[in-house]
Amino acid sequence: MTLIQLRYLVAIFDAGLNITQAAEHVHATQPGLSKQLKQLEDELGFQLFARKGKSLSAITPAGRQVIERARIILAEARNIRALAANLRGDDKGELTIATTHTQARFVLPHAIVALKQRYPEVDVHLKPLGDAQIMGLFERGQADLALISTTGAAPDEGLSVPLFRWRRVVVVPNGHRLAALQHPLALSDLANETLVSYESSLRAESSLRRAFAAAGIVPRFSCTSRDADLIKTYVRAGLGVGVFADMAFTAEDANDLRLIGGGGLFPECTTWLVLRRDRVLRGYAAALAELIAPQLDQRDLQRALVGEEPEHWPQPPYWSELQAKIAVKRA
Amino acid sequence: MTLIQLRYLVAIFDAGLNITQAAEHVHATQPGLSKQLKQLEDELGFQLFARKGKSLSAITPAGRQVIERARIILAEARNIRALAANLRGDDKGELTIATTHTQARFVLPHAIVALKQRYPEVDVHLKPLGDAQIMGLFERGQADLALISTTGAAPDEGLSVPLFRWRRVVVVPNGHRLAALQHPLALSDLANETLVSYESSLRAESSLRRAFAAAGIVPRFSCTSRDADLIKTYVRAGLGVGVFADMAFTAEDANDLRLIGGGGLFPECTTWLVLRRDRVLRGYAAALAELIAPQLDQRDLQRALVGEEPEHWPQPPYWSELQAKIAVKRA
DNA sequence: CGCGTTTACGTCGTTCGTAACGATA
DNA sequence: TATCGTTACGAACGACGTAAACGCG
Repeated sequence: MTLIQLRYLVAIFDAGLNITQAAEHVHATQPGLSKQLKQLEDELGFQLFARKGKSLSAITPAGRQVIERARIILAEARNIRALAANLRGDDKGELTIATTHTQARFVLPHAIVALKQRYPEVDVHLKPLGDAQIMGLFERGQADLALISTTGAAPDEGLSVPLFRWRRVVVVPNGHRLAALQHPLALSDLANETLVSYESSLRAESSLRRAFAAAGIVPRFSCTSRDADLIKTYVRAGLGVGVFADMAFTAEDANDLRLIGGGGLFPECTTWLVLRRDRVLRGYAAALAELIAPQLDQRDLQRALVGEEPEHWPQPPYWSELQAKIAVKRA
Repeated sequence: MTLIQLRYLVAIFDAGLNITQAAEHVHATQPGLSKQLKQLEDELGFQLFARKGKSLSAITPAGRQVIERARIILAEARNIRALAANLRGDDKGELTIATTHTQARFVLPHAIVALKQRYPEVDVHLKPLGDAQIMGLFERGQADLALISTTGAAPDEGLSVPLFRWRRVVVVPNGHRLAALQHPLALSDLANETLVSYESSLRAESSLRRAFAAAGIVPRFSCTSRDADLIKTYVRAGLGVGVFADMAFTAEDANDLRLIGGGGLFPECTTWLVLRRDRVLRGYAAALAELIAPQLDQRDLQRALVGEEPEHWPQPPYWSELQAKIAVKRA
């Protein structure tokens, strides 16, 4: 049994039992994989895959167990290499981030630009997804880190670090009758409006719905999306009152959209950086965290990952405060 | 990086940085290890060990981290091999059991004899230790399974399976004045006696001490030991009243020792089989569990380990019941 | 006949053990 | 001088890629 054999094994499995395709993934030849697989099976003394004629038709139950273990082994081998790369200051690598559209579009850009400036050799892969899918991807180990927002407690998978807090804004097109409201906006003002908001607001447990429910209102959504840009577009098109993250309301939006409230209407949200405890954090990944939320210290992050730190994080600042600081820094 | 390199690395570390000694452990030559270590360091790009002249003087912090990961990798590699050995019905291997003296001396013998009969090629290593050391050894991965007793809940490390329940007995030499007691033994009868019992009874949290404390008695121990045989010896020598596990009171002991009580005086104990969730259980290990406690099913054990089972175990029988069943079976 | 796997074979790199050398206490 | 680690070298092994054969739809 060698690391190479295990690597080939999972490659074959992940390629859907197509050895030729797997060979491309691992930059090797097809007969090479074929032979190594056979050798591994010979050594273990049983079939990892069921054969139908010459081609692989299915994985055996035992094979599945071996692959599970092999994944752990390969992950730890990667960890050792990552450890080494960090130590020798190797600034080359990849960074896969699972997050929501809003974070990817309005929070991450400046941080990633700064990251690429400092680490030109790092390739960043963004995976904008729905909330549930983010953690799914993350748990399957297909992302190095996740950025996710909650109203209350931290996500229960992995190590969660609070980055910043934010609030929802309520937005209408210029000229909308709510734009001329004389008193501060209340939830009751929205009782008869149709709303345009995030897809996640449709879920009964969403904090938005619960806030409305507490006020005795059942909100109507004329249009929902994961994409804050789309939400703004449909607000402009007159489909209703927009409710979305304050990060997504830009200076340009102020030209034709009117921010009519948000402050205390809905519970505040926290955006968390979620890391896998079983994965070594590359230096540039820690740097990204610091670029997003400068109150964090890379070394605290690394220490928390190995469990040396009490893992207690201070209440994070509001996004607007971070935004201001970053603007100052840039000037 | 290869599995061999990682194996050599931890071997060197475990041999106290003595490469020659490590080479013997892994059945290889010293120059071989030396070279592989160098190659690994070259590939990773940093020193795993600090050198003083030519010899290794200390492990670097980075080296320590690598070794941690390497241990995981090697453990999983072993798991894969164990999986394979189980599947192909390979009945050769080792079994290291961390347990108390009482279990090793009075509970395990018949089970291990039966095991060796069924699996002659399995080498059993018993590690009789104190309670705290048992779990220490187990957590360090130096034992395949632990047998440990508690009065209440299961140990919190690993997967615990209740094997049987037992009670303490109170024993005096023939002719002792307590042997002639007219009424059933009460704790108060022991108030002015010196006791001979387990070392663990000295701890303030021990269930024995707490039972005495509840009766307003502070017990005096004239002699303590982990070894029930020693306890009996000193009871015979007249050092005091013996209190120990009923498993340790044999038919032969009844010749010169008098069992004067125990039934309800002290809380009952449960003996647990503790398994590591991250370790594949060899077939013969599961068989041993079944030999000790026939109410268990090997397959339930295996399933519980992979987390498929609700992991709820029935209240185990008393040791005396098991003992009786086994006697019947043997006849 | 295309697709995918296996078998055959030659090359190259690597591991391993033996033996000699070097450093240290 | 004894102990321990490194270097040198030759033999054996193993991995890899190319090319050809085989099975299946």
